[in-house]
Amino acid sequence: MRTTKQRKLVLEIINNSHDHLNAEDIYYECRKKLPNISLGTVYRILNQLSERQMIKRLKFESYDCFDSMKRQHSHFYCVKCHHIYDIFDELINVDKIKVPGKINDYDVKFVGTCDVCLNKKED
Amino acid sequence: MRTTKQRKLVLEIINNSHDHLNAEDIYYECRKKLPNISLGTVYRILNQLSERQMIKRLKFESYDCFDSMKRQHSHFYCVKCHHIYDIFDELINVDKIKVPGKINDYDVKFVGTCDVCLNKKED
DNA sequence: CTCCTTATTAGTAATGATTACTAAATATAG
DNA sequence: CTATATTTAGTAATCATTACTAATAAGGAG
Repeated sequence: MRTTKQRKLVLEIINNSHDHLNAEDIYYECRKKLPNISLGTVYRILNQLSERQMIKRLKFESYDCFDSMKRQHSHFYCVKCHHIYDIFDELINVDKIKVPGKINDYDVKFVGTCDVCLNKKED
Repeated sequence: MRTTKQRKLVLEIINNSHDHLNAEDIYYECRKKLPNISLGTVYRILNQLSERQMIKRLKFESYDCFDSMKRQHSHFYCVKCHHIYDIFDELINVDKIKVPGKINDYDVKFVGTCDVCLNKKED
């Protein structure tokens, strides 16, 4: 895998973001520094980086989001406001899980209604 | 929500299946009994049922799969053969998890290479 | 440093899963 | 049984993602 300015930029954007960016978000961020980068390039880089486990692909809505690999965490998705909250509690001891194979990665996702939206409803 | 033969059939198919069927799979199953059912109807019913938490929507590949609600379980996805294994160990005590809201549902997904594919590789 | 090979890119077209739309059909409350 | 609102089949449209191609650029060998 060659070091290109496009790939470095995509990785940098993901590693420096605390949000859950999708391909389009990352594309627009990229264009601030590389105005000619193409969306296809962003998609290809995202695929390469997640295959090599340099970033994490998340499936929440109709599109995929991407997270840095910095720290394992879970997610709580609010069905009302569609916000994704990071949950940093250690939930699973992966070494103890018995699966019929070798685990590369795992993902814990909670779905529900966040406190902000619950409070709105009670008005 | 009215009781229609289409909706009853979709729910029945999901509840009686041990696989992880996608919309197209369910559509073809449906057509065995209702040859005129349309794919759009299947999609609409799948959305209604999962919104009402009568079935569970799973996001693994480029398309969504659907599971019955019968028994909470996790999944192990093999990146080589794309098979989805059910994991029935209790991994998480949901009551103890602190999230900023009310949890309706959760999902634990492991990704890696299954034993079958690991053994193939070693030949 | 220069050349050469091969990966990568920008731009665009194509794909595939899902949703939107509409007139006709059907469930169910009264 | 009748009226009304929901649901349906069939089709067109949408949206995220992938495929394709000629041009560009990374980086190893000389």
